[in-house]
Amino acid sequence: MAIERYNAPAREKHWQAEWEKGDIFRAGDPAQGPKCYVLEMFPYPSGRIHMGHVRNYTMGDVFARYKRAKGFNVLHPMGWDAFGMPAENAAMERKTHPGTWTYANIEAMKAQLKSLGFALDWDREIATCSPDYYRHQQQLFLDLLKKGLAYRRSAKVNWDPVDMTVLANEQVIDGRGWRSGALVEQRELTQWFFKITQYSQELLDALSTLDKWPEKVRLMQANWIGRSEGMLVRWALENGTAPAGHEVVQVYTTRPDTLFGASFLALAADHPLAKAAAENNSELAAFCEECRRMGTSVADLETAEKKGFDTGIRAVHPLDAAWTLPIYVANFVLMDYGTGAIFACPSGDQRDLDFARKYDLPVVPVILPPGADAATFEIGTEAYDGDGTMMNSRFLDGLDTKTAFEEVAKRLEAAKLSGKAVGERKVNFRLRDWGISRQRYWGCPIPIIHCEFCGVVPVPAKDLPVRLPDDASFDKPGNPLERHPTWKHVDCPTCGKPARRETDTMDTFVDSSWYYARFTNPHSETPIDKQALAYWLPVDQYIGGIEHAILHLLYSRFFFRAISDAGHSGKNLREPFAALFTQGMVTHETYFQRDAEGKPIWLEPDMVRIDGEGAARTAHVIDTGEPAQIGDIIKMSKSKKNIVDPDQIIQHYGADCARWFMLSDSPPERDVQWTDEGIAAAGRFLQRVWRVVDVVQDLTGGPKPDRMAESPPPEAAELRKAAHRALSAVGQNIETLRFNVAVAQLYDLANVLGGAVNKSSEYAISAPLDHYALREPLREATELLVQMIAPMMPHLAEECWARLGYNTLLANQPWPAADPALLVDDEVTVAVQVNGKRRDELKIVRTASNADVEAAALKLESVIRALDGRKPKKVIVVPQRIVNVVG
RNA sequence: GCGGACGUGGUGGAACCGGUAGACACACGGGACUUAAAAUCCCGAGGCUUAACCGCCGUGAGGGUUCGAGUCCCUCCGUCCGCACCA
Repeated sequence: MAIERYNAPAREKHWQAEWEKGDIFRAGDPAQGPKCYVLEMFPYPSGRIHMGHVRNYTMGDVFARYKRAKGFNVLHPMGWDAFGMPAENAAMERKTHPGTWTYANIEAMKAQLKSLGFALDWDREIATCSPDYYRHQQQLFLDLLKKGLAYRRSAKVNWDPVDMTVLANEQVIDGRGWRSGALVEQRELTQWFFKITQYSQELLDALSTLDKWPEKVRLMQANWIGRSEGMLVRWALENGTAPAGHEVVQVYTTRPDTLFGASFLALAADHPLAKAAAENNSELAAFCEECRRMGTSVADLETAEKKGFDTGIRAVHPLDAAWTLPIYVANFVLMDYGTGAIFACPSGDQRDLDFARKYDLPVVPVILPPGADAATFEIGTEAYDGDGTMMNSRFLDGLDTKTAFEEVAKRLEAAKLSGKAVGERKVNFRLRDWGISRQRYWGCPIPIIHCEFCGVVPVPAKDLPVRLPDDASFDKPGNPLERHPTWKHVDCPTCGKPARRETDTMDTFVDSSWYYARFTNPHSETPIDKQALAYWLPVDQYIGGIEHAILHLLYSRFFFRAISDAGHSGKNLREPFAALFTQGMVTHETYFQRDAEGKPIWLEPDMVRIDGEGAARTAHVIDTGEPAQIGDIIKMSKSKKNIVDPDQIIQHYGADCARWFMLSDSPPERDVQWTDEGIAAAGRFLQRVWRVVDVVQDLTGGPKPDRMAESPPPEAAELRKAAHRALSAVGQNIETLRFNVAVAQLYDLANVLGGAVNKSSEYAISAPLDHYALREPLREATELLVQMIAPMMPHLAEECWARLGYNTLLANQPWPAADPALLVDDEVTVAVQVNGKRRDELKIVRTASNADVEAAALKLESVIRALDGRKPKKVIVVPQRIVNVVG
């Protein structure tokens, strides 16, 4: 009988409609048993999904479908990270409203996601740009404000004078705005901040509890938080050298043990003492100005030469009143870290050393590295910042670094300078408060009113949400909210006098810092439904890209704590994501030609024909026949044109095929390379499963035979074992997100099954009784295979399930249980080594004693030959694994 | 510069806790079916040597621990990623 090819695109629509009809992916009520919250990082609605989305959401979907089959009440929601710059850019370019553009994109992408057959609870869909969402965010902001976790202060920002907007650091390229190309300025603006630093220690400490997070992410966060233990040291300024009113300068140091190696102090250009000194010194003022301008370009910073300017002020050494040191303003000292002032020990710090050499300042070695000779040790061009033995340090000489630290700390804590201790121990963090103000339209309005008389007034809860005006104009750069004719004018809620609205909107990372909590009940009238949250949180498996390792994930960890402390959680829970998985990217080979100037012109994969293999591969442009170059295999990106459109793949091969390929071959945390061969192989497998199911149905669907074989053929037992082993292994591998291994095991089972099907067809003619004896195992293995592929290729699995005669949805079937009796063999194969080298293998009953195994091994001809007449000295037997004869 | 990860056939990768390296897939070669092709099915395959068996070599390089190392330790090389004047 001729079998029709499985028509994936047509049947997939059918099954999607069936699932929808049954509403089967709606998350159950909290009463319904053990829960499992599966979440993938929600997408920005750019307009079309890309292969990265397909991979990310397929992984989550497999996990969610599997957990559902295992009996969990699964929450698997989807939403849209819908605020942000691209919508405003689109508005500028296409003269559409950001909202119109965004919602059209959402509709298009939603249709794409549906065409992939994801088991999502669409009833919980969230778009962060919807007033239904952002009004709650405004409420949360006000609650944080009340708690003192949100505040306003003046801060330096990257300002693009052409676009008239603040730029994030990553939007400043070589000191210029990424869009306008204008030289970016540092501007002092009053900005809103969240007090993430209040949680520095907790965020750091709690990392150790996140044992289901990748070590890499935890390490990156720990480095980002950047805890250091040191001292604040107060230095007296020498009389007559300092500007009036300045008597002390405070520095932060992690190495008070090196105080006797100090040769100068250095201030940031923005340090108050530097500013004061610059008032009467125009050269110094000019130098400070130069330092300020430098701040923006990352590339400049890397290569910038260490520069300084002597203020003429001198500081008194805290351990020797007779010793004074010069104070410089230096371009490498940051106002944002520590106190904006340092003492420099050139022998122990490379920057200080470079600086000292340039300005001819003393370099005194104070730490002798282990093994070095004190008589000859000197500092050349490299500072020594390791531990060792103190030298040239008076009362510290001979102590080790740590003891010296303690000794100095003790003395400085006891010493007094104008009534206060000279030194105090201080833990410092690199993490800074989170600036959330953005001078943009398409974001969540900050619900604040500025009143000339009452100051900063929160918008009363009853007036929320503060809605974005629909009639803003996007024809000019700058903040549309700021120049809107009426929106910002509002009466003060306290005194009723004319006042103005805050025109800044929130950073979009605020939106994504709590969406996972909102998903637990997105229809709640309060920002968070405490009961729903208590049941569903934490997220049991969170999946997303490594690029969010710090920002999004750290902000979320902070924000969840902050809103919990503001009374929104009601559950003793600090971490929102119990398990995190970071998936790799989808890559593709690139192709290009060079233009007259040698710049690459990228070519779409479809435009190129590849011939040959290995190093001899060549590429040609199909239309013109011109030769082209084969470039690197890199992340799919529009600019390199190495993209493959999921829609086209779905139309051609079907969603299941795309899903299967995205799970195959590469470990999920690593990059996967898209190849035409790979997707074709997935397509072949899909058809093969369909054919096998079809044949098995024909072979086994008929009436029961009246006679069976007395002893079934060997294929029967082998097939049963293979099926149950796969069942056990595939379940575990899905559980641990090792999808590529699960896929390989399913291929394996399909191979065994295919062999058995062929045998059965043969027996049907030559040995009918054997044919009948294979019927039950064939059917069992086939059904198990179909059930196991269901999380990965859910449409095909439904189709097969129906073909096998069932009229129920496979998506509603429980995950089958493996028969433990079939997971162990009666007979095992044991490798036989002689002197650690494999020489043979031995089939023996599983329960054989070590002595039996040893005896059997020593009888093997291969062993006797390898021993070459020597007597075995020792025999090591690892039961059921290996026997090693040492001789 | 600092921190981290990784290095296995022609390719992607597998190998539980130190116990048969190369599962599975791609690419390749051979065969069956076909007038032919596609599709499908079967078979082969790490390298060297061999007619074949045998044998030798083999997880980036070198050394070590062990009866036994892809796996553990040390040194080096290479690739990738993160952070980067953090005092």
